[in-house]
Amino acid sequence: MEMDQLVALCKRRGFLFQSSEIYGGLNGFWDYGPLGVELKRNVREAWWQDMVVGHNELVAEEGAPSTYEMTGLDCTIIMHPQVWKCSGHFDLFHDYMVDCRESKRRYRYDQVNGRWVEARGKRFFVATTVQGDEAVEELQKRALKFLKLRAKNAEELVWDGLVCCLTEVDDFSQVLGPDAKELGTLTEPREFNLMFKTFIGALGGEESAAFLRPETAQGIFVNFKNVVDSTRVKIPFGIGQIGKSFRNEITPRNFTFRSREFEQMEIEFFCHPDEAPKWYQYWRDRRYRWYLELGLGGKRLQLRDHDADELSHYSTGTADIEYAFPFLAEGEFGELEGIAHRGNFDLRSHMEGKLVREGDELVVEKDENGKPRHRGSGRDLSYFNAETKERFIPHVIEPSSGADRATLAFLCEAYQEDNVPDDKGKMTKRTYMKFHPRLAPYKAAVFPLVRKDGMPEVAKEIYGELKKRYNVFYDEKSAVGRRYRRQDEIGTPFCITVDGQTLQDGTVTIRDRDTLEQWRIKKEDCVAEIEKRINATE
RNA sequence: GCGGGUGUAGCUCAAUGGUAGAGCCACAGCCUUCCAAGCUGAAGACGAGGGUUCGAUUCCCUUCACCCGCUCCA
Repeated sequence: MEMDQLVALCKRRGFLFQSSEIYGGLNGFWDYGPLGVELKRNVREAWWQDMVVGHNELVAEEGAPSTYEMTGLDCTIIMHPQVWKCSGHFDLFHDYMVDCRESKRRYRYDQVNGRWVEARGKRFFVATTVQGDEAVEELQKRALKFLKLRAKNAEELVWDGLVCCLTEVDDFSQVLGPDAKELGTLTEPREFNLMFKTFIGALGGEESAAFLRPETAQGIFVNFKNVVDSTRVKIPFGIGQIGKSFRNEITPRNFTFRSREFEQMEIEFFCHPDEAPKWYQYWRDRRYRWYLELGLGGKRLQLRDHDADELSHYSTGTADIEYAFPFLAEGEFGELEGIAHRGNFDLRSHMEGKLVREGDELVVEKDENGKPRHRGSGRDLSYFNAETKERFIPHVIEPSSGADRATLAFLCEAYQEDNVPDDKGKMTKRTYMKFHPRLAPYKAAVFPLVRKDGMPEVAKEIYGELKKRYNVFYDEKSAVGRRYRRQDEIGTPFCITVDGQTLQDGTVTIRDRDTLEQWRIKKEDCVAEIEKRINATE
């Protein structure tokens, strides 16, 4: 499937529109149309049902180390600015970038390394993006090439100091950029703040600056004590939250995959430090299974453990659930969800202040005066187990999922084409969306075969009964074949048709979207039949 | 942010320095007894702003959006 076919279908049928389209659109923002809003709501509700309210804390789930409790939370998008200072987002999301005027490339200021060198009467800083041991070799190669020297002249190079970061260099006029042939082509570092900034109150001074949350997780951490104190939950337990987050991405791309405003479905799962590895395994497998159960099967879905060098400074284990989106190159996958073992980093950060790694330890980052760079709340966020009399800071497993990415993956996976015969027996192309019935915007459509002989009246009656419980669609316009096709294209799994026989024996036909099979049921059994089919596991 | 490409109706495509034509879809009506049938009718577009010109959808500039590559991706 080509991506633009799906994009066209999404627009044509009302799944997704570009934000502010009549004004030319806005890069990185998307609106869900009448069908899209139902699809995304169903994704969200399936998650909330399966992870939070539907979880039975009295029974140990398959693969789980023990029973556990789940609860929900809905936090604000704007939070105290200190939250983002302690979480690390404030510093981390202040990326400084330098551009090269010659090569037109852009580099992260803190990821360019280099070394001062002197030879043939010139002194300059040769830079590279190559990291680690290979950097020394690369720098020598680049310095020789710049001076038009051969490898055998390497001893002419007089190195001054060790390999260091470009951030240590004040004047760029004698810097040889990583891809440049001349000195001084790099621009001054410029700030790219990935958090959306706003101001609280009518006066817009720097004092009142605040940020739109770049993730929902922090709302859970800062409410950890509130939840423990108000709900009698005992560790192990998880807190789920669904909500919008905002990141000022430099390059939004690929339909809704990288948007600047997006929705997350996150769980922060709190457990005893000794149990954390087992819970990490559990959540990793549990979350992968969730996508499989909703139809993201086969070779396009994968569970991938991060390599050691991919891990964040606070994580001892992270796995991504990834989907082979059609806009990616062959063999590439895009992230749907990350499951991270975060240790006690988050709760400690909000107790003690922003942490940095020092060897194997996480310690409070200090400023030039030896004071904490960003002070924590000072609140005690430890947990006391009354049974074992043990006090500890819980460890956290975080399954963090993108609602829009999941919705997009379900859309991609659902898109199908096949050939079916028309009324004259000629084969014609059919496009249909093979959504799992739980996710389909409409669960069923109800038709009278023709608009006469009392068929519409019976069909409307059935529609009314179904409508009490499900989003269903009524249609009596044009030929029935066309109505079936229209429902196929928006992924309605079942079509119920009232025909001549209905008027005699009270049965209706029910048609399956995927197989085109039809069978008859009693008209009063429609609700039960749809109920059964939605919840059937394939 | 850089380089390249694209922008005409919901979709696919046309024509033109003198203000746009069709097919499909969707809409209304007729007809229709199970997989996009037929007939009739009505509706619908030059991404935005500026310039040149008597006149711009067409030429020029700017801008916005989308696609591809680079860069980035907590």
